Formats: sequence, C-alpha cells, structure tokens
Amino acid sequence: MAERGRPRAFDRDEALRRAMVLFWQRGYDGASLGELTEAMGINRPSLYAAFGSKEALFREAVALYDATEGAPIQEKIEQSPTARQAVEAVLRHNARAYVRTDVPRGCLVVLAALIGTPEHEDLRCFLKENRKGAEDYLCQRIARGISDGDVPATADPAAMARFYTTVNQGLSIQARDGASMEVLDSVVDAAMVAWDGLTAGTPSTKSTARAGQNNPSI
Amino acid sequence: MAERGRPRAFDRDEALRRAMVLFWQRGYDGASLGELTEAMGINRPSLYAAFGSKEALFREAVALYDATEGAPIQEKIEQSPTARQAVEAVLRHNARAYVRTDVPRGCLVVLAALIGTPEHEDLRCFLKENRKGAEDYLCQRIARGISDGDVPATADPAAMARFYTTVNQGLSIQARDGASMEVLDSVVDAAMVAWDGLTAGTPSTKSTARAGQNNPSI
DNA sequence: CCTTTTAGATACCGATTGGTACGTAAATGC
DNA sequence: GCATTTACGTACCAATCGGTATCTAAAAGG
Repeated sequence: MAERGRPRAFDRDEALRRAMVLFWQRGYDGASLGELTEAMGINRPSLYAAFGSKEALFREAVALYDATEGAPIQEKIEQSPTARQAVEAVLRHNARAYVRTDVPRGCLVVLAALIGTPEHEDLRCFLKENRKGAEDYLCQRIARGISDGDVPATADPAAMARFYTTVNQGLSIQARDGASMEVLDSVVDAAMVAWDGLTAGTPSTKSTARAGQNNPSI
Repeated sequence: MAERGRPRAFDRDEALRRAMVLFWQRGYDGASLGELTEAMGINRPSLYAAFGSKEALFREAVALYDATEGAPIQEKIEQSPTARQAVEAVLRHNARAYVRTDVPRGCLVVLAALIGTPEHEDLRCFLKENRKGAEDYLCQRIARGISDGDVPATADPAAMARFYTTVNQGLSIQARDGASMEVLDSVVDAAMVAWDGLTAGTPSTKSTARAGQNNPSI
C-alpha cells in the first residue's frame, strides 16, 4: 500500500510554508512563479504537480496561515475569561506578531490581495470572506460576554467587532509602515480606552457631528 | 510665443484624472499600460510623451489625488473649531467619501501600493511618506487643540494621531470589503468614544494586559 | 528481469508586461 | 511655400508572466 512511483524529493509542508512566507511578503501578484520555486527549492513542474496552480498554492498558503498564525489567536479568544480580555489579547498578540523579524510584517490575509486586476477578483473575495470570518468570530465572542455577564446587555457586539477589526486591520498597515511594537501597543491602548463607552450603549445617538455632514453650509 | 508644433489632441488634466481613477481602482501593478491608455483615451507614445513613464504618471496621479480628495479634508482640519471636531470631521468625511459610487472605494494612498515586488519599493515608500504626512498633519492639529485650550495638556497628540490614523486606514479596507456608510460611521462612532479617555492622560500605564503578553503562563 | 507509476529537469509555449522606433499629420515661424 | 517643431498611430522590442510538453530518474509490483 506504499506510494507507487518515485518518491517526492522535497518536503511538501516545508515548501508550502516557504511559499506562504513569500506570498506574505510580496502579495499574490508580487510573488512570481520564479521567486516561488526558488524560495520553495523546487522547479516549476514540481510545483504544479504538487499544488495544481499558483492560485491553488496561494489558497493552501492562506489555509496554512490560518492554521499556524491564527491558532494562538483563536486560543486567546476562547480561553480569555472575559470578552474585554479576549479582544485586548487578540490586539496585543497582533501588535507583537506584526513586528516579528522572522516573518513579514502585518497580516497576510489583510495585505496579500487587497486590490488588483479583475482577473483575480475571486481571490480577493476569498480573502475578504476570511476577514469577514474573523470579524464574525470576534462578534460571537463579545456576544458570549453578554451571556457570561461580563459585558452589559446594552452593548452592540456587531458594532464592537467591526470597530476592533478595523483597528486590527489598520495595525497591519502601520506595521508595514515600520511601526514598532510600542507604537502598535499605543494604538491598542487607545482602542481599548473606548471599551467601557462602547459597552455602555449605542453611541450613534450621542454623536454630534453625524447629521448634516453632507451639508456644505456646515 | 504660442506652442510651436502640433497641438496635443487630448486634455492632459482629464487624461491624468482618468489615470488616477484607474490606479485608485486597481492599484499600481494592477493597472496595465493597455488599460491606462484605453481609460485615458490616448495611445502609448502619447502617454510617455506627456507623463514620462508609468511610475511618473502614478506619482502625478497621487499628487492630483492629494489636491482633489485631500483638499476638503485639509479644510475641515483647519476650520474645525476644536481638535475633536476636526478629527471627527475627517473620519466622517472619509466614511462618506469611501463609499462614493463615482470613484473606487477607499483611499488611493492606502490601497494602491501596499506590498509588491522589490522593484517598486521606492514607490511604496513614496506612498508611505504620504501616509506619514497625513498622520503628522493630524498630530499637529491635535497639538494645536492643546494650545487652543480645547484639549487637555495631558493628551498625547502623537499617540492620538496614530490611533485615529490607524482607524482611518482600516476604514479603507472596510470600504473595499463592501461596508456601507452606516457601518463605517459606526466605526467612527466607536473611535470617537475613546476621545475623552485619550485626552485624560496616557492610557499605557493603566493597561492591565500589556505586561507579560509574551509569558505563556498567563 | 520488465512494466508501471510518479517525480525531477530542461526547454519551451502563447500572452502580456513596460517601453520605443519610426513614419505621418498638424501646427508655427520665416 | 518651406523648414521646423511637436504630436499621433502603427508596429515593434526584449523581458517576464503563468503554465506545459517531454524526456529522464527513481521507486514499487509482477
């Protein structure tokens, strides 16, 4: 029952990991097949035999990214005793992860294919769904906080998840722009300052500047 | 003293505007010369004669973007009576601008060249400096708020500018992901909830979860 | 041994990329 | 009218893109 033909001479998992890092660094379009095969230590036909296509390789790379980089985040979300601690733990974790020196800065899912040619629209949508999934996951954790009693029932979990997801995505850009861990942490500090106010109730009704924003007389 | 040779048959400003929109939509790499010339209504040699190169065209497009899309923001920052109103006005403005249907969603400066090949590193740096400039501008406005007396002297303008810039950049991603104006506004709501806490003093010292983030026993 | 099966390596494919050479058209200066 | 200057349009360039055909090497099954 062993494999029949000539055995593969490279470690598929390791090759995928290296491809993931290159996609992470350069983005989908920015990583050419030449660079990919060189980084993976294999030649082109071997890549196609093992992964099917550049796009399929990318999707596998994203799956690997989710499994490896996403795992500790998922763990922090689940195991934090309160929703507030869960959200802060995620942001703190990323403030550290995004400045690691052994991998590219920022989040692959956020950065690798934000815009580009219409040809790769489905790929961008794939990443968009991934981002949406992360936001929904955070939303559910905050909602759980209401059930658990550590978050007031006046809170709007969806709005809070959107806000902290937006900050989190902004952190990827800041990290790419060279922000230090301390700087990213200060952004997280600021975001967490809003927590109590956010759980207190819907802030939309308190806003002073929303109405008439499109009125040129103001 | 009039121009000597054959007059240009196209409107250079209009052609540049169309190029800007295409770069805005697809990013630098995603906008090919073929698409650019088609959108601009000119042929390739005319583009090179009028703009020099694709990269020079892009830089001019960014300058035009700053001049047109950035002008109302600058005006809001300068003319708002308080720093708080200035920051909120910028975010509200963008929450509306980023969902316009006549132009691509999100901010060109944030989205057009975040990552890619090492070949265009200087171009990404160019946009990075542009982003940095916007943050510095916001920082100065908040510092002015301290001088004016509408912001407590305990506030940290640099940290606040970083936070609101991070949120602002996150808004571009949310807008690309399909967020409605209402959704973007709710993110702005949340960000503004933090204001009073941020001006009250440095939140870093109050954080509970920052220390020992790398300690697996916590 | 020989056949079968799978992988590695070279060399190639058509398409597209950013960028130009070159001949022609349209204006001004004299 | 004629030379000069600038722009337009076609047709092209080398380089690179993602993807493969083909041949050889290395394993298992018989």
